[in-house]
Amino acid sequence: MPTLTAAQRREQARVEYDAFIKGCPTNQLLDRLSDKWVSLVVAALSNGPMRYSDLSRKIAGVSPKMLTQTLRALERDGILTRTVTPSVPVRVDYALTPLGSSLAGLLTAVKAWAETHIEEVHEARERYDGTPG
Amino acid sequence: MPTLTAAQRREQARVEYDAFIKGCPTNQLLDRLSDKWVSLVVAALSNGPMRYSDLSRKIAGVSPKMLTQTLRALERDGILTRTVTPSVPVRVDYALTPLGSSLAGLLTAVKAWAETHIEEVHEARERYDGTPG
DNA sequence: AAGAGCTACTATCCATTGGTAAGTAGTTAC
DNA sequence: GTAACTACTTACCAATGGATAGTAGCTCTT
Repeated sequence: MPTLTAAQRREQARVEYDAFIKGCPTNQLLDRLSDKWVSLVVAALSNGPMRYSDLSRKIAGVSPKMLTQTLRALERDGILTRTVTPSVPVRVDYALTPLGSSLAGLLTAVKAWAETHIEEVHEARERYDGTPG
Repeated sequence: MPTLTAAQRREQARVEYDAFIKGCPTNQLLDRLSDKWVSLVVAALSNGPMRYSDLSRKIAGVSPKMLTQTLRALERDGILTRTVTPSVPVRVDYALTPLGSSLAGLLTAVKAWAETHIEEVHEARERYDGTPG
């Protein structure tokens, strides 16, 4: 019988770990999450499960190597599930786990921020590049 | 006299751009934001301005090269400001702009997610690695 | 029945990136 | 005079990431 609820244990974990510290496991996890392909894969799956070929079409520019690598890493981390249907040809579906869904909201927010504020960033770059010195 | 408010223009921008598409400027911006050092620098500055040496102490493990590189890129993108005080020795302060502050909430949320859910990720990894085949 | 095409990858090569470590400049404290 | 503080810059090398090509098993076309 646990003395703490799951929520309490998570809160305690957040206090004990500090992603600012090198070597802290959360530092490595943040590194994993801070990846363009991770953001795009998780954002793509937030609307529902997708097949490998669907993902490679949706995420324009991802190579099969990086897509597989990203999917395997996220599967290992419990963020998504990989389901093989032995039809002909074989069919592989990827879907977010509840853990993955809790992350998806955050990563899609970052993606949406980029899409919303890109013009402001462009203006800032022009100001910066135009400044002599 | 603009026919659209700033908020309307931002919303339109979000619809016109799609970070899933390679070559789209937002795809490159997402790549920039999806960086461990960017997350940590922006999270560190979300509590107020910091000096270069403060940041390098707070963000354990960052090399001067990567810290300067990250700070310069974020300054160019209008996410933070760099203020030199010609004291002796010289003092350089970094602070988030309003644009940077709007991003900070999102990136600190991702950092907090990593700190909160690290144990679940570890358990998932053990399950995955323990599974034969 | 020969060849193209579909699926989901795997493998190889090379340019770019990122990390490590050392160097720089200007001043001050000991 | 030399060690220390500030905020960097530079050089080097290993690792990562991206482009491209190959694989396996089956089906559909001609």
